[in-house]
Amino acid sequence: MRIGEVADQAGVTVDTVRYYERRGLLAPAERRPSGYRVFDSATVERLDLIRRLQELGLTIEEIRDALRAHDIRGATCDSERWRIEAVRDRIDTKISELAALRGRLDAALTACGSGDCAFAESPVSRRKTDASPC
Amino acid sequence: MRIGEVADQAGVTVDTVRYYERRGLLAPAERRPSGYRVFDSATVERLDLIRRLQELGLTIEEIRDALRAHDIRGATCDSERWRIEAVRDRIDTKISELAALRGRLDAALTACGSGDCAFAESPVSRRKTDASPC
DNA sequence: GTAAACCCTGGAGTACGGTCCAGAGTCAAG
DNA sequence: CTTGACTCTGGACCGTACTCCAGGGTTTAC
Repeated sequence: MRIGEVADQAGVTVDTVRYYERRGLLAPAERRPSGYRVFDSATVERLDLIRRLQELGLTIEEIRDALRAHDIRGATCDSERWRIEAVRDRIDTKISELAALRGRLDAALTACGSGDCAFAESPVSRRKTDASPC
Repeated sequence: MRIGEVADQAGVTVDTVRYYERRGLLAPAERRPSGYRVFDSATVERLDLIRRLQELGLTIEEIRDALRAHDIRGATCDSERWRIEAVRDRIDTKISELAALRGRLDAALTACGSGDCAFAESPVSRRKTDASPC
């Protein structure tokens, strides 16, 4: 298979396949004498696996590390579980941050209703500057 | 005031002040004959306002637009409320996405416990390829 | 044999909000 | 008058995951 076919079957672009190779997610492909890369169907499955790990929120680098562990076969479910847990913790942190931001936005909207607009100058100076649109 | 002082008082770097000027959050500063920018204390307040709008999750571009509305004085609390609501909707969308991702991660961890590891090849091929670490 | 479709490389560009740099000029204190 | 701290500009750089490009060479079908 050439790069276009493997990309089509995996539902990615040829640029993405080359990018993954550069980033170490795919081993350097074999080449024809012309320089064309040659792939087999295992690469399609590997691209599928990459996609699934991406959908779990792993970064390219994390996927690369996970795939390396996968390739060298020391990996078991227990030994790799922490990778998923690390992503989960990161997501939890991000959700907490966004929830806090969400709370601030609600507070701002409430304040807006009571004339204490977010677009006003700072509370202390507002009285004297009179620069607020509210 | 020169740029260093205004930056210090607002708690940002001089680079940031120049960046905001370039992006249109601050009007082009007046200059001394030497080319040095000259600011007054209103700029410190404006930088404070920018910081508060950033803490509400507005992008630089949104802040620029909000400040323009603020500057030309057509702006009222009611007329600007939608800007905050737009940010809130964006945050809500992002939270939903992350919550869905969180669900997938939990499912992956559960599956991991029952031998259906995320690092396995695709379900269909897993049986024959035997490439899973699990 | 020729045209279309494919592939190669290296490098630049995208969005975001700055940060950092070189090389030059300016200002204030002693 | 010198020294050190400050400022100016234009442009490169950070991380992320690609995407796109020019300017070549290759393969395949007809």
